[in-house]
Amino acid sequence: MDKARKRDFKIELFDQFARMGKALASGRRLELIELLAQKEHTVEDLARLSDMSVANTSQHLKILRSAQLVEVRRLGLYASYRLADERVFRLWQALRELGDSRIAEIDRVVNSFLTDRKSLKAISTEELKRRLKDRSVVVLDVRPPDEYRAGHIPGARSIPVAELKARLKELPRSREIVAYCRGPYCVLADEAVEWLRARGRNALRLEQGFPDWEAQGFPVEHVPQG
Amino acid sequence: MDKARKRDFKIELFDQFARMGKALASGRRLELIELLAQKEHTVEDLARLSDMSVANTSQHLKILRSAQLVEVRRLGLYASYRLADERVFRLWQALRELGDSRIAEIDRVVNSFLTDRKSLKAISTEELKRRLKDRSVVVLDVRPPDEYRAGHIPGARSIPVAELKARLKELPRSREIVAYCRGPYCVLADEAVEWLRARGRNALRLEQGFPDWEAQGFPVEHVPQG
DNA sequence: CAAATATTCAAGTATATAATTGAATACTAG
DNA sequence: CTAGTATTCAATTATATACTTGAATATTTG
Repeated sequence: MDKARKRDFKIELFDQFARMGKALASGRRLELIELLAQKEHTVEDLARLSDMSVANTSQHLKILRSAQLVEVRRLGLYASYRLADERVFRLWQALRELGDSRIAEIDRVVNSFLTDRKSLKAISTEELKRRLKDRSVVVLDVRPPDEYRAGHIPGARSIPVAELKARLKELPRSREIVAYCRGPYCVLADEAVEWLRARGRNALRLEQGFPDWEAQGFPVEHVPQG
Repeated sequence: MDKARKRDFKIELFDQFARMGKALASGRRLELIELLAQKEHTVEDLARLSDMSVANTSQHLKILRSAQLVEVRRLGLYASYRLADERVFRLWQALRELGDSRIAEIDRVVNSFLTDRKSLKAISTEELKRRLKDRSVVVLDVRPPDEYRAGHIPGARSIPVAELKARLKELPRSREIVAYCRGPYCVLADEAVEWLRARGRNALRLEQGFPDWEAQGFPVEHVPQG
């Protein structure tokens, strides 16, 4: 193979991989991946959850689809999107963890918005798995109920933050509460923990989210559809 | 935290991660990452190896640096770039492997340029590691000598493709030859294997490249500088 | 079949990016 | 200090992308 042909090959090949890179090159699309890591969603749902217009959401999904990162299937009137492969979440996880440890700006953004985060204790998925065995903790899933139904940590109770006030009595005073959410930057668990601690409960945060638990191969519980 | 503030947080946060995604959104930059996974290189070297102008190479490196994927240090007259973290290679590896298994276009490009690839036997890094023990194979590193010196599979011999003809006698007729290169799409190993097979040698290709071997935690040998 | 609704497409505007060229900067060696 | 060299910057052009708006398409339900 001559030099010019080698260069053409290289360019065509790396440009193909760059198509996937381009799909990761928008904050809006990364957010969609994070949402789809919880469960499959319709375009409408994704638009609502990501605060984007439906048309814009649809276009981002088209780009993710053309990069083969998500798949679509028709469910009646709706188009339902999901991650094409569990490795797509792992790719996002690798990006997230690299950024988390290396990009100072990320730390700055997190601390400027979640000012009390440093004072909230957090435990890892491994630690939680150990403590599930001796039943010393109550696990609290604060995501929307549909995401809980699609998969959650075994034994976790589903109480979205908005309902926490009304359903506080469901949580035993005697046990420590571990709240979790979509991922390490999901605000919902922070809010729940702060609120519970303000009421004298012993609450802490799971460092990562449900998809990280699942990707680690830890057991997952589902609510049968109905 | 009110809704508008939550949205601002989300947008700022995901946009930060997208900066890394943007760094992966160019075939030229992915190629630079692949080259830097072999060893650190100067801007000049990278420009030559990637067939780009020095100015253009420098600009791509600037983007990679601002995404914290590479680091630069001054070595006398030269600026020497290297991957900022071993996880950067793992990120590229995750992208590469996902694309390899999911994007049909990649298969098409590889097959249209490397028409005989399918007929060339290839073995995995694990398989090679096993076979190194019983000394049944000769390992051939066909990358440029500086990349070999910076790190190679233990016991491998360094013979760049261009020198293969002159140095054929260095390779024992009695043993199987496994040639490797920068990565699964590096053409050099294919060329060496084809050339050797045409001369009756029992040669095959290592499926992945040296950085994959290294990332797997397998032993690596270095040539002391001098 | 028609109305209703979810989704996608197409056009337009503003912004961002890639690569080229030539000038400016930073460092070394004499 | 000066000449020489590697690298980076700045300005430019061509191309690509994000988001909005309004129209078009596809599917279900009555």
